[in-house]
Order: sequence, then C-alpha cells, then structure tokens
Amino acid sequence: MTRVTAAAPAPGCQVPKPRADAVRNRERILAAAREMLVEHGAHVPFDEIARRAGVGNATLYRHFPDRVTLVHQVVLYVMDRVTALAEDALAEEPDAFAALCRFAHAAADERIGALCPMLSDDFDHEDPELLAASAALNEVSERLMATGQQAGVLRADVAVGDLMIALSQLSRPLPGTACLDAAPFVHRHLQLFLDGLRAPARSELPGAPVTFDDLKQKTM
Amino acid sequence: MTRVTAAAPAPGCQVPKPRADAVRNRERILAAAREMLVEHGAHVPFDEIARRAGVGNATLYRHFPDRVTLVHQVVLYVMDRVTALAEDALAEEPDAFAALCRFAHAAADERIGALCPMLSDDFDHEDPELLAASAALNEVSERLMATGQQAGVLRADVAVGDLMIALSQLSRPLPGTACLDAAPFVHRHLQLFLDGLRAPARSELPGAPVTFDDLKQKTM
Amino acid sequence: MTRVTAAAPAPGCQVPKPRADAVRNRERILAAAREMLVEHGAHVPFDEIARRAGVGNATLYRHFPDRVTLVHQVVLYVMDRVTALAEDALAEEPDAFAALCRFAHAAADERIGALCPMLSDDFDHEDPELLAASAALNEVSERLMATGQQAGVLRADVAVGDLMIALSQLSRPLPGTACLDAAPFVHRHLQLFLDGLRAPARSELPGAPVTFDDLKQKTM
Amino acid sequence: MTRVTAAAPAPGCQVPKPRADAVRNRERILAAAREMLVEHGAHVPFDEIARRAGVGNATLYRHFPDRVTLVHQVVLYVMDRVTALAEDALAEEPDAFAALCRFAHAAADERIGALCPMLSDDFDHEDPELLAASAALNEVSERLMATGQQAGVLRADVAVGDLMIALSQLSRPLPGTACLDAAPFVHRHLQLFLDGLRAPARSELPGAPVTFDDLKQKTM
DNA sequence: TATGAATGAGATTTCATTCAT
DNA sequence: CATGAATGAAATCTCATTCAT
Repeated sequence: MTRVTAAAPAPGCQVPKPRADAVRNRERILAAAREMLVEHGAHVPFDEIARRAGVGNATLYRHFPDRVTLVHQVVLYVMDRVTALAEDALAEEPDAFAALCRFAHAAADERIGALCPMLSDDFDHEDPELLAASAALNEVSERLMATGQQAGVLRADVAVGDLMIALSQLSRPLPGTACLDAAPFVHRHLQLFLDGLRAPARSELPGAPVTFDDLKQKTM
Repeated sequence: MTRVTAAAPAPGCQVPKPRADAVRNRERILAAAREMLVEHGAHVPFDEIARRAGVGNATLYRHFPDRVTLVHQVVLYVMDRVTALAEDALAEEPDAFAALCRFAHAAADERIGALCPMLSDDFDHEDPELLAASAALNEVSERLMATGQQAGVLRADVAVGDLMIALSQLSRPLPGTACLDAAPFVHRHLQLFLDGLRAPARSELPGAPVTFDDLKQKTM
Repeated sequence: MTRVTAAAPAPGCQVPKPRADAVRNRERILAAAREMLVEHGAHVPFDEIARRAGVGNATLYRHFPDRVTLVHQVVLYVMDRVTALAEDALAEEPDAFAALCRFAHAAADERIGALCPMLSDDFDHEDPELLAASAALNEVSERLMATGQQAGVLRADVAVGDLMIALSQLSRPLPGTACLDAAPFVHRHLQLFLDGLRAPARSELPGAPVTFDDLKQKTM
Repeated sequence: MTRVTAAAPAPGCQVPKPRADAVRNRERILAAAREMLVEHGAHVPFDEIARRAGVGNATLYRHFPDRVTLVHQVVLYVMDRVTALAEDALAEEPDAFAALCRFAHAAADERIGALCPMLSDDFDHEDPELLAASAALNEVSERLMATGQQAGVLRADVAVGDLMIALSQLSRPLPGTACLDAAPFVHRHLQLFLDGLRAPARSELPGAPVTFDDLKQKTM
C-alpha cells in the first residue's frame, strides 16, 4: 500500500528542516478544515477553522494562502485515506460484493464527501500531487469494481465514477444538520444504492458508465 | 388535486388590491430564489437573487422580510409542484414501480432538492401553510409507495422519508456545476437507487424506515 | 472652456435619476480622497478616507469598488481642474512667461501631484474618459508652452511632459510632512525650475523633450 | 575626508567579536532597505526587505529593532556616501558651477532621495551619529555653494537646504517606476533646475533661503 | 546568532438590512 | 410600491513583531 501525499524527501536532500511544530499545526489545520468543510459547507469562516484547529488565523494563512489551496489540500488528505480504505477492503474481504460494501460504508464515515470540491469548475486538476493521488485511488477502486464484475456480483453497466459520485452525494451533510453522525440514514440509503449496483441489473440506466476521468471534465 | 399555496382570499374580503406587477414580481423572485438556492446553496447574497429576478433588492425585502421567510416560501412553492408531480404519476402510470420511477425522475428535474432546508434546525415546521402542504405531499407519496409495496414490486423496509432524503441528496447540484442539466448522471444514479428499492430486498438495511414526520425532528 | 469629466447627459436620456445625495456623496469622497492621497500617499486606509468624507466605508466601496478605481477618478477630477487653470492663465495673462508661471503655481496649489499615479505601471491609460480629459489638458498646456516659445521667452528644448513631471515631483508632499501647506518651499523651488525654463537656454539638456504621450509609455 | 558611520571601536575595547557574516548581513540589509525605501516608499513590508537582502526576517529585527532604527541607519548610510560625492566634486572639478552640477547628478544616482525621511516629524535629529554626519554633509555642501556664489556663477538667494530638498524631490522615483534608471528624465529636469540656480537670478523667489538646519525643524 | 513559524491587531472587502427618494 | 443608496457588522486577508528551534 502506497501513501501518496506523504511524499518522503529524498535521503540527503537540502530542504532545511521541517520543524516539528509546523508539521503538527499543518496536520491539525487539515483535520479541522476537513470537519468544518464537510459539516458546514465551503463557507465556513477561516477564523472558525483556525479556532477549531487551535491556532491563530494568520497561521492558517501561512500554511494555506487562500481558500482554494486549503480545499485542495483537504481533498488530497481525504483521498489518501480513502485510498487506504479501499486497499484494506480488497485485501481483507474475500467476497467481492462485501468488499465493495465495506469500502463504501467506511468511505462515508471517512467523509468522502469532502472530495466533492474536485467536481467544482475552478478545481485545479493539473496539480501533480493530485494527479498522483487521483491515479492511486482510481487504480484501487477500479480493481475493487472489476473484481465484483468478474465475479458476477456487480452489474456491468457501472464504473468507478458512478460509485464515487453517488457515494459523495449520499454522504454529504444535509443542509442545516450539524454533523454527519447526526444523519443516521446515510448508511441506510447507501445500502439501498449498493443494492441497486448488485447484479443482475434490474433496469436500463440512462447515460454511459462514468469513469474517474469523466469527473475531471470541466464540461459535465 | 388541491393547490395549497395559492390560497384564494375569502370572497368579499377587504384586501385592498393585489396589483398585477407585485404578483408578477413575487413569482419572479420565488423562481429566481429556487434556482439560486439549489445551485449555490443557502449562502447566495440577497442582492444576487434580486438581480437574477430583475428587481431591486429592497423589493425582495418587501416581499420576504428575511432569509428565513424567503426559504420558507420557496419550500412551499416547490413542495406544491412536487405534490402535483406525484399525483400525476399515480393517475397516469398504471404500473406501480413505473409510477414511482416517473415521480422520482420528474421530482429531480423539478429541483426537489430545494426542500432540503426543511431539514434545517431553524426551519419552522409549525407554520400552518407548511403543515397543509406537507400533509398533502405526505399523503400522495405514501399512497405512491403503498401501491408499490402492495403490488410486491417495492421492498417493504422503506418509507417515504427514505425516498425524499435520497432523492434530494442525489439530485442536489454538485458543487461548481451551475445547473442541474449540467449533471447528466443524476438520472443514472437515481435509477440505481430506484433499482435498490425494488423488491425483493437484496440486503438488510441499517436503521428503521424513515417516515415523513421523522424529517421534522429537530434532533436527527 | 470645456469641462471634460462633468459630461452632461444627453437631453431626454433614459438614465433613471442621479439622486442628489449620491452625487453629493461622490463629490465629498473624491475631494476627501484627493487630499488624503496627496498628503499621506497611496496607502491611506479606505476607512480614513470614508471618515474624512463623512460617509460609511461601504458607501465608499459602492462608489469606487477598489483602490484603483478611486485613484483613477481622483486623477480625472484633478486633471479637469488643472485644465481649467491652464485655460484661465492663457486667457487672462498677456505675458507668455507670466502665464506659464501663474499656471505652474496654481497647479501646485491645486495638488497637481495627485496626477502622479498616471505614471504608475498599472494605471489604465486606455480608459475613454481619461483619454478625453488627457487630450484636453495636453492641448491647452501645449498651447501655453508654444505661446512662450514663439514669443522667445521659453527655451525651445522642453515640452509639456517636462513641465508636468517636474511640476508633479516638486509639489509632491515630502514624506512625513502632514500637508502641502506645511511645505512652504514648494513655490520657491518651483520658481527656480521655471527660471531654468526661461530662454535663452543656459546648458544642454540630457535626453529629448518629453511629450505628454511619453508619459503613457509603460517603458519609461 | 572622514567617514562618520563606520565608527571604529576604540583600541583595546572588549566588544566580543564582530563576526564576519553578521557584518555582511548588516551591509546587505542596508543596501536592500535603501532600494526598497526609495523605490516603494516607507511602507514596504519588513519581510520584503528581508527577502531582498536574502536573510530571514528575524535577522533584520536583530540588526534593526524597529522601522525607525532601520530608516535612521539608511539615512546615515546614504548621507555618508553623498558627503563623499560632494567632497570629490569639490576636489576634482575646478569650475564652481560644474562642481555643483556634477554633485547634483551624482547624488541623484546615489539615491539622495533616501534622505527624505529626515524631514519626517518622527525622525530623531538629536542622535549623535546623525549630528556628526549631518554636520559633515552640511559643511561640504555649503562650501560647494559658497564657492559658486563667490565666483558669481550661482545666484545668491539660495542655500543648501534648497538644493537638498529639490534634489530629493526631483530624483525620487515616480510611482510605479521600479528603479531610478527607469526614469530617464530625472537628469533632464535636474539640469533645468540647476539652470535656474545659475546667476544672474532671473526672478524673485518667494520665501527665504532654506538652510540645512531649517530641515530639522519639526514645524515646517 | 540566524531563522522559519506564530500571532494579534488592523486593513480591506462583503453583505444583510435599513433609509430616503 | 419600487428602488438605489447607505451602513455597521462580520469576514477575509496582511503585516509588524515575538517566539521557539
């Protein structure tokens, strides 16, 4: 299993020193931002995120010069963790459909909805770090679905993009509800959706299977 | 079929004069607000709504003294139209599951996601107009589901609340996508969800069936 | 004499209504901004300008969305007044060199230094209003200098740009001094410069005569 | 010729160690600060000066505890160099007016405008180092002017303060122009001003000759 | 000593709401 | 009634200065 974002510096490199407290602050800000963004939407005041992270607001600006950058880093952060969940499900769950379900529910709990900003028009899909992380998630989730389709337990007319979109939509916080845990039906409706994915297909789907790359198209 | 929100004044009442342009302005504001709220979330500046509606901002305030009121009226506006869609589906579609599907897809197109603010903590569920509209929608949609369950084409462990929530979530515009039409996979994923609703049930669902009334609970 | 910026609306035009108080506020802001910008440089807090003008800060933003716009309008405002001074000097002062001196000292008192931002790299020289005002000032000041040169009282190797630049430089507030009136030597040094302009030329000048258009070149 | 600011420690003193890199850093900061202050005014962020000097911001603070101190040292730095230029002109240029011109143009190139902060209300004129450097510059520049006036080539109604002020004003970078070299007309207008200084006087000057000491008066 | 990081105070800008025409 | 203008409060962002490594 490869963690993408935690790129280790080459041994003997000249980068001065990462300074422990700065790293810890960065982590704390990312974690706080993920919660705030998922729970309260993209409009949370920066000061609130800073307070939740326990740092001054200017510290937040030092690490993430603007909102776009912060969101971008949160996406990377969550994507990395979700990728790990998919790898775990594949490795530990022998039944193909069970693996898919395990992944889906775990990803919802891991706030996969935080990946939604990727779909935004102004999201930078060319960023190298994102491309790498994205490819990793794409690879493992395609493996997850292919396994199910080859085993004949997953309908053939769906692709990873379908899963990712619906997963994100269904696990997004309902407006006005304070946090994800306060929406106990997420797992219910997710399970209904997963039942719809199970083979044999029960109806014809409009449109074509959505791949991961489709999500990067500006023109959806 | 009863339209709830267009309450006609009692005959012989003394309400001065409805003034044609005021009525037209109210309609334009409601339509504009529905689009803006669904597309850009609850944070759209009032001035933007006013501009989209083609009226001055103060006119908007004259019709809707505050954001809460405006949102409330938009909910009523959409709820009324969605109710009509359910009635039409029931009346014109002989097959029970086909009726459900027709309703779901039509409601998505009608921006049923604009009902989400109902789930917000600060939404006033005691308002008489809302109670009436709500009861009407509840009645017809329960009839829609009951028909399907009695016909054995709809799994028995789901209720209207499940449908409404998931429908809203799946049809909400993805962040950054300007309008619903720009998200062509909404109907794909909605259909997958509908396939999950079809009997026989393929897996056990966590939690209990969600009724319409469950959605009014402040503590979700 | 033609005032350029105070463009009168065509009779019978459809522009709604200028609203007296808004016009008065705009005037007050422009006057206040001219003083603050000339006295304290381009970094004066917007709130200070608003306070000096006696309006709320947001009112300032309504009239001038950003600092660039405000500065631009101040330039137009001052340019118009300086143009009028040149016209007056030409019309009322029979002696050519006396007219030039009268104009120079009056322009210094009128804060011609406020035109300095025109020389900045990010100043928009393409704006139609500015082009018109600029042409008017150019025309009258060239007439002013040509008169002197034809009368043989003004050295021939200088052009309007030379006058404008030096005039602006010499009348700019010295850093740290509160206001122009507190720099009583402005008129002394201006007169020394004017003496240097008088014919016959006492030394050869480096470079070429600077025209008005030269000042618009980004590459100075 | 006495260099004032490079005060050598008394022989036998106990100052620990000058540390070569600290001295070099101090030089680099002073040079960078002179450029930034002259080019972008007194408002340049400290961090920018530090970046331009190639040191960390805290290093800047170690050498110069606050902005006032930094500006003060820059003034001393430039004053010392300008004094040297005046001495050179006097020593090497036999013609009195030529010496004045040579000095003026050289001082402009040496950024004499960096002395302007001396005129600021909050500048400390009592500092011993400054008093010494100031006296030295005053002495040599008075000698420069007296020579010219005794030779009858420089008008009698001007004093060193007039020269210093006008020189500073005319050589200050125009707003938006990045560096002095980008303003090719500085020497043109300076020469015009010098022509105005030449005897015989062509007009009467308002005000009285400005001495060096006049510039120290808080109330100008 | 040199430095990057942290921070609060203040500057800039936006927006919901009220006011005057 | 309809509207553009005005406004304070809050959000975003910058920067001089201090701190910790």
